[in-house]
Amino acid sequence: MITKPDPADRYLNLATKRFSELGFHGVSLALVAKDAGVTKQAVLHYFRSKERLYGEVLNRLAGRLLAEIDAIKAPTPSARLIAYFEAYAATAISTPQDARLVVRALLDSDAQARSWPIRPYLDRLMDLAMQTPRWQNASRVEALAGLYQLIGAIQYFAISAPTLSGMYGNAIFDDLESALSADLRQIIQDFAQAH
Amino acid sequence: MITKPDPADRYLNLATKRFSELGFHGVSLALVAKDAGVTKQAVLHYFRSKERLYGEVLNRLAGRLLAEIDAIKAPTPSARLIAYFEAYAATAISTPQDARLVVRALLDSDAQARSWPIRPYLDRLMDLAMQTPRWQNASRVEALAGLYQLIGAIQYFAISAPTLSGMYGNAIFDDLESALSADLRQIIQDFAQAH
DNA sequence: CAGATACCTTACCAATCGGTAAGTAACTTA
DNA sequence: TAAGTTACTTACCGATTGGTAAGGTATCTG
Repeated sequence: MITKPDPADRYLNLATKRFSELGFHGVSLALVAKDAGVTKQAVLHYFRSKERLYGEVLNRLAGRLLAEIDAIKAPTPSARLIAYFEAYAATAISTPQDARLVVRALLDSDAQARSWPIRPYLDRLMDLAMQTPRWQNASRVEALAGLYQLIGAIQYFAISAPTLSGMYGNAIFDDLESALSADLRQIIQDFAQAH
Repeated sequence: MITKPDPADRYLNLATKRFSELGFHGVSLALVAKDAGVTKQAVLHYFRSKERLYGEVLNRLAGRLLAEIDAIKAPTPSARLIAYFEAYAATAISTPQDARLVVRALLDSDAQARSWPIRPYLDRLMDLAMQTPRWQNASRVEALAGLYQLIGAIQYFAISAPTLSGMYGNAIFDDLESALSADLRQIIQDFAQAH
């Protein structure tokens, strides 16, 4: 049985794709509506303004980020961190939609005072890190600093992929991607395990 | 003697600030003009379109990035890389305008097919890296992968600063910044020196 | 002093922006 | 079958968008 597709959900997914590509200011309600094959009033019917639509996109993003952590099953916190980050790096690089959305939200954060939905995600990862032998005697701030290097390196490469492949060509880009992926695996190991 | 301030230059600086804050789509010609205390036609007089204005902003950015590398004087390529990246990390975190501009340009790169002006910068850094004992027997792609982790970690933290200080408060943010700066110094050392 | 150049303004334009109001067609439920 | 409810559409709005055209004024140059 095919579950009836919720129109609001469909618009939200299309809006997520567009906001990721073009940013808040680059997307118009008419564009999202055109993607959906409806008028913009159909979209406004569910989300009363563009701001609310974007807010809901970010809320869903926050939910996905948390869910991706919780989906990882591994015996120890270290193993969970390693498994999570390896999965995260792979998906961020191959399908950078969410990574782009996160970075765009970071860039636009001080423009409008939006309630920032990435905090639970960072806090969850910090909790996990604090349970590992490597970090349990360190401060949360030190763990966050370590986390941030890792996330930063992954996200930055993820959002750079189109530029890099355009600049250097697909062949070189593929080599770069595998070289960087190998490096990232090493950094992830270093982060999650005692040294 | 005070050199006569070039109006075009002044508009360009104001536009750079705004594009960094709000992105291409978030900035209107009227806003830049308002910042300068003129009408938008004054701005259009020098840059015939918003696209060209933004293009010139990116060109200047590319020039600054290169100039900052060349401004570093140190006896060896390793020392130059270390000195450059330490200076770069400090300025990117304290005054993230250019970092934000780079990241915004990366995000928007596939939307419009713009000639990408960061390539000379990356190539220059790669040339420098290849002259160090650490990388001289490695491939350029491997060096680029290493570079990209470093740049990514720095830039990502730089653009996150407002969000992080807003989320965790200034006191914790200051601790985070010093912890991360210390980590970055270590990563920079590891990148530029044999291990 | 005549003319050119630099620098900017007013006036205007079609297109698009986010958003309101009102109505319609189809389906669901009492 | 009457009354909602769902999921839209058409019509419209004032404001803003990037951009064109034409002109004005001050300064510099021959």
